[in-house]
Order: sequence, then C-alpha cells, then structure tokens
Amino acid sequence: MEHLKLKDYFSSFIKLNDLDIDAISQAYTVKHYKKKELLFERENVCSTESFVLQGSVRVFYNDLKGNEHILYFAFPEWWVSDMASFNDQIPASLSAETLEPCTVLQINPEKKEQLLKTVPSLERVFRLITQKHVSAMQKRFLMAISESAEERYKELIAQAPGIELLATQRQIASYLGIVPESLSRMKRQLIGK
Amino acid sequence: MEHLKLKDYFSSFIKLNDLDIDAISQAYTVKHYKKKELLFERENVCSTESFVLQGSVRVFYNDLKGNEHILYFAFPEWWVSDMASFNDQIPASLSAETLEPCTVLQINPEKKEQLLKTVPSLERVFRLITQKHVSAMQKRFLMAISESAEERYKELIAQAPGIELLATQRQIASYLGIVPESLSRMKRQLIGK
DNA sequence: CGTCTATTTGAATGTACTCAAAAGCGGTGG
DNA sequence: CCACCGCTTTTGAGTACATTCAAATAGACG
Repeated sequence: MEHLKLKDYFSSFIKLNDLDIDAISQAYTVKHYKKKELLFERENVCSTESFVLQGSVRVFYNDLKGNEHILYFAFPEWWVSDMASFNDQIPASLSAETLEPCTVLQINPEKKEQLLKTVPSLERVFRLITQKHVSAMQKRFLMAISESAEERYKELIAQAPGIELLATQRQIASYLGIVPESLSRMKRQLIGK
Repeated sequence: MEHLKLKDYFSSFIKLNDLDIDAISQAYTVKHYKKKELLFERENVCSTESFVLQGSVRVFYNDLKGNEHILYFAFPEWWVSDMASFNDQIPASLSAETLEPCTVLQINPEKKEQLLKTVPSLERVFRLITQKHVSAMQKRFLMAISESAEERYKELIAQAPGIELLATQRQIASYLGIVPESLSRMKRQLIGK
C-alpha cells in the first residue's frame, strides 16, 4: 500500500512489470518518524536514501563556524539523503531532520545495488531523477547568488506554500541565507506594500 | 584516437567490450573550438553535451540585472552542458564559452538516446557521473554560502591551479561572487600576509 | 602604435550584520 | 487548567564590510 506511491513515481519514468514492482516493494522499507527526528546526521555515514511519502524534512549543513544552513526542504515525492555519503560510504556533511511526523520509504546502499541488479532499468530512472536534482540544485545556487533575499523569499513561498507553518522563522532565514532578524524586518517591510 | 580518453573515462565506471567502445566512438564527434567560442548560449536549446579533452571552458549565467555569474570552470574530463535544456529541449539558462582553444567530444540528445539503447550499461555510468555532479554542485553551493570570499578564492586556486592564467580577474571574481574591485583589494591584502 | 578593456586605488555609501533587550509564544509540569 | 520557563521573534542602535562610483594606470590586441 505504502509502496504504491513509489511504484507510480517510478512508473512516470519507465514501464514496469509485476516482477519489477515486486522487487521494488521488497527493497524499500516503510519507516515512520516522529517530529524532530533525525534521518541521518553529519559525521556519520548516511546509509539511507528516503523517499518521502508523508510529512516534511529539512536537510542542512553545519559549517565550521557553528552556523546551520538549510540546503532544502523535502516534501512528499522528494528524496532525502547525503548522496556523496550514501554512495561512497564516507562521513556525511549533511544532516536531515523531520519538521513533522513523517512516513518514508527507505533503502540502504546494499539493497539499492541489489535492486539495480534485479531491475536494471531502474538505472535509467535514477539517472533521470539525479539529473533533475542537478537542475534543482543549480537553480537554488543561481537564485542564491543573483536574487535578493526578498525574491528568494517569495520564490520559497511559491514553491513551498505553508512552509511557514512547518518551519520556524529561524529555519526559513537559514534557507534564505540571512539572519532571523533580517527576515523579521523584511516581513514587516513586505506588509507595508 | 581522441575517443580513447572517453573510453578510459567510461571504463573507470564499468567494463566495456569492443562493441560498446565502437558504439561510443560512433556516437561522439570530435569538435575543435577556438578561444572565446560559445559551446551553447542562453535562450537557445542546448543540443550538445561535451566531454572536454583539451582546454578549458567557463559555464555561466546571466541574471535579469545583466550580471554574469560563472557557475563553474570545466577542464579535461569534465562535462559541459545545460542539463535541463539538453534533456528536455527547453531554452538554456546557461551559456558556455571556451577560455582557450579546446577539443571536445560532443553528442546530441538523439544520439545519446540511441547510444544508451545500444549500450544500456551506460545508463549506470551516466547515473554515477550525474551523482558526482550533484555532490560537486552541492559543495559549490555550501562553500558559497558558508565560507568567506578569501576561503573560496584559496579553494579555487587549489582546485584549479593556473586558472589565473586562463581567466580574467573579472571572471574569477564572478566565480567567487564578488566584484572585481573586491578581488583586487583581497589579493593585495593576501600579499601582505 | 594607438585604442580599448582590464585592473587598481580611493572615497563615499548602503545594506545586512552583531549585540542587546523586550515581547511573544509554546510546551511542560504542578 | 494555569503558571512558569525557555526559546523564538521583534525591535532598536551601532558597526562592519563589500559595494558603487570615479579616476588613474596598466595591459592586451589589432
């Protein structure tokens, strides 16, 4: 039942037969998280790749000065992992924490390799997914360096309506790359328009 | 001959037989560029994916205010394209220009699809390559938002020694996300250390 | 050799930051 | 259910740092 959404998601890329779907269902485990639970944490190896079914997650980076930077918010149908850590089994530089109770489908590197052997056509699917990630990451980067904080804020609200109810102002500011005080001032300013 | 490097590159991911190698050589065309030539340009569809054999390329974005932002510099064994544009045949948001005379191996979307049909194991190769792109992009983003311009400059010099001979100060500043004047002052400052 | 662009330098400006304090809000335990 | 505690958000004031603008110098290219 929970695997249905993943099946549909994969099916939007390629045609799958019943055996494929079976192998996929076998490979992915349903997992429930409470609010504020960690999916993985920096310095540890990230041994999970999660497909969000319900809820939302923030993926963030702690820099050397002790500042936290939110890389992205993940919602249903998004993937959450530290790709470099998951693939090469090296310590993660990212962490991921739920913003609310979550249900995800989860896989580990061994199972994923096994699944890809069983269903080689998923190589293509993951290639396409990963390509989309590159484009998304690139857009995020270009926005960050070329748009004003106000523009970036509007974009976030547009892309993730309701994010204000899930994330604190501090977290939204972290995503935008400004301090919470600046976001507070910006919001006041926006009201007067 | 020129295709050898690409063969070796692909071979570092999976084992290829002679037929595969043949198909690859067929699919990719050798192309020479002069200095300051465009590989592709914003607003046009990017119909090429290039594997750099010799030379270097800057990949950049022109924002709405007319500012140019260098996303990355590409050197031998790097790939150059606007992924979103290449994959979905939509207008590119990026442009790419050679910093010096270049030799690349180039493919278009149709040929790539055809190649992937002929050599399905390349799906895996491109998946792995694209995953590395995500990690690289992510690192670039995190550096940009969490490190000082000075740290980012040192990192660039470390990653791309000799870049100063290929790119103008203006371009390096653009990569770093500062104005050329600031880079000039920073360099003077660094000398006194 | 001359022109055009890139780089350097100076001075003034502005925008987002830090620090500090008050107000608001949510969650916990009595 | 209410009171308290801690954390978040707001607001103010002062500051720092990269930017803009302007002008001089240096360097590249035809």
